[in-house]
Amino acid sequence: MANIEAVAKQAGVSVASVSRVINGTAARADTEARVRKAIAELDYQPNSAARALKVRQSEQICLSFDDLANPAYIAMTRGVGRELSATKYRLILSSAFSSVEEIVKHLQTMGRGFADGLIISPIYSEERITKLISALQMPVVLIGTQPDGLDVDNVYVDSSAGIALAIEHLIETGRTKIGLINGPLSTKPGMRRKAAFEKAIKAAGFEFDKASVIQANTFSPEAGYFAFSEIADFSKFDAFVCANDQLAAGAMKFASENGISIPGDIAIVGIDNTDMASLLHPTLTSVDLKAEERGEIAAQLMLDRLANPDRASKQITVEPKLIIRESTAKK
Amino acid sequence: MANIEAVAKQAGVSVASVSRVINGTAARADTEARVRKAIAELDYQPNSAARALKVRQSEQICLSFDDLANPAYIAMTRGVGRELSATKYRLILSSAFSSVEEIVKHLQTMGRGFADGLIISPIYSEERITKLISALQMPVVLIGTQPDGLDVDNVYVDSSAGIALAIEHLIETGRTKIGLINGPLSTKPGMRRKAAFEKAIKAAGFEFDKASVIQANTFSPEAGYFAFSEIADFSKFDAFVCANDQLAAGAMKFASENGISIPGDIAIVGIDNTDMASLLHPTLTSVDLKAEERGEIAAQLMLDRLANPDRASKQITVEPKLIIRESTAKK
DNA sequence: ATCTGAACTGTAAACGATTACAGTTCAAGC
DNA sequence: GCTTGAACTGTAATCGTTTACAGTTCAGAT
Repeated sequence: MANIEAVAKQAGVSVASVSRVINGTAARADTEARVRKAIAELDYQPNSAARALKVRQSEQICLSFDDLANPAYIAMTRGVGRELSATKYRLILSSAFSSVEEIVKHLQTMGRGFADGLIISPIYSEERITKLISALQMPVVLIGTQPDGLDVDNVYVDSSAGIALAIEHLIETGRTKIGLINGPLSTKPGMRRKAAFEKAIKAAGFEFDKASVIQANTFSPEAGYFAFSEIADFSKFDAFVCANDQLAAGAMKFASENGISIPGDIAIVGIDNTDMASLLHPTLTSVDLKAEERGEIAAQLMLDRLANPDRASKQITVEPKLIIRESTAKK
Repeated sequence: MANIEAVAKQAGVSVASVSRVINGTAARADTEARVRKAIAELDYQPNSAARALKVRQSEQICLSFDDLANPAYIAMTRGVGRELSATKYRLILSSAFSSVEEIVKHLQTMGRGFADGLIISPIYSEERITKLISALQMPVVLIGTQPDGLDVDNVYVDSSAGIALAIEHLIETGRTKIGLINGPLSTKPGMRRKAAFEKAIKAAGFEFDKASVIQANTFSPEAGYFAFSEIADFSKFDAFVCANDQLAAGAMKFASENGISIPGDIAIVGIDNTDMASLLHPTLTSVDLKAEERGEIAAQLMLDRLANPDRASKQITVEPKLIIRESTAKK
């Protein structure tokens, strides 16, 4: 496979000239023509490893999250990918398939300089990960809450405010016995959603009952289905907030199979406003946490940081929005 | 940032010894200990660009497909990612956001040696892409049909057979007026599905009517919804095969909004058997084209090829499977 | 103590680009 | 035709590894 020297020889110029033509630096018209001709003749492609070594840039940005099965992260990936596709940067995906060990491993390899930056959206709040991030010798953009002691660019959505929106809406539409189908407490979103739920319930002047929180052990539809199937007495509830749309979809499936009417008996609110929300029957009211937009913003922050390494870190907040659909219609 | 020379100095050995310790080649116990200590003290991480340059391997595999919004490709990505996560290879995602130009651009950059292999699942059958693939100076695994004149590893699913399964099932359950909601004819899946549909209809002894094929202009739920909304007279049909689950979901949404009973009036079969199939109401009968499995196999083929560059190319075929659910229950 | 071959180690040459610096060319103005 | 400065070009050093090759160490056999 041809290298820059072969091209230089073929064109009768120096390697420096070839490099300059490739990189668009000044070159006389006939020099450029000869180089281009030689490149075409030899089917030359610059070696990116050599370039990366010399210029100390890989032109790769790594996106890391935990769950490739969760549509919210897919939307996020879409946002990042779209933003990056117009640039010279390539997107590396590092999805960790849910084990903290793997995440840590990925973060460690990260130090090896194969990426110019890391966009990370961790769901586990392990201290180890935080430490690794701060030890990372490259720009990091965090999608999620900034942990104590870390000062990096981040894009944040106040999911607590989103849950408050959901609960206010449920109360406005006449619901009084509201439950939460929560995701695993071992995850950050799981912990925050529970706390937010309790707070919002109290803020609305209701009494908070521990029994109203039902823990699912994953964020999947199956877990939502199972959670609903474990409810002994549905008369204790007239509405549920679900920690994401997938849990909501599973719960709705159980309801439809068991003659529980939605929204007649129970109103349901999902979180994430994923594509499926408008396809379910009834269509699902959901809190849009703007995953795709957060991905876009994260990519922009990263590009900006890369162009301007010394600027102060930025925190950008995205507002959640409640999208009202059929699943919360008045009884 | 520390390099191998700094480590060598700190440990009082040569750079060769450091390299050997890192790469697990023979080293005396005390040499190894000193090197490991120095690495820890200096927080040294080998530079992957330099390594890639020297060993002519990037340890990256690129996955390229057209549509990051299509759950089938996400499933495929999951398959590839899972298979790769246990190896030294990283996954680069090159989703082209639907323009042929971008795909070509991506394929061209591909030549630059930043990836050791390319797994590609193109939906456009442009000759240009075929040419580029064959010009590519790296292993390629194709997920899809092998075009004429190309001889690469590929994993193939006979979607025509899948459509035949769907139509046989519909006929068995008493449907006689079957239509197709097809995806864009500019795509390979769109073309093949139309042809397969016609063939299967004729094979079943029915007459093929051009008007029974309704073209959607994307593979999205919106397009499925729109396609159904354009049907003037639903009495001409008692079943539809949809070119993917998303189109089916959109069609079902229209049906539910307009008092068309599924499966009472119309039976629906989707394709891809994505996660949503069992969450829709009614649950959606769908032809499983095993996207995740194809992704896994593609990754295995790639790893195998990388380990064994000179072996003959392999074609692996995956069998489609019809998953029967409520949307095709007998009237 | 010496020999021998195995096991280890160090030196230095790559890999393929970029770029500082010095040298060359060239057009314009006299 | 000469001068001058701008515009271009070439030489060679450099990025951080790996690895062939030659040299050294070492344990065991004599």
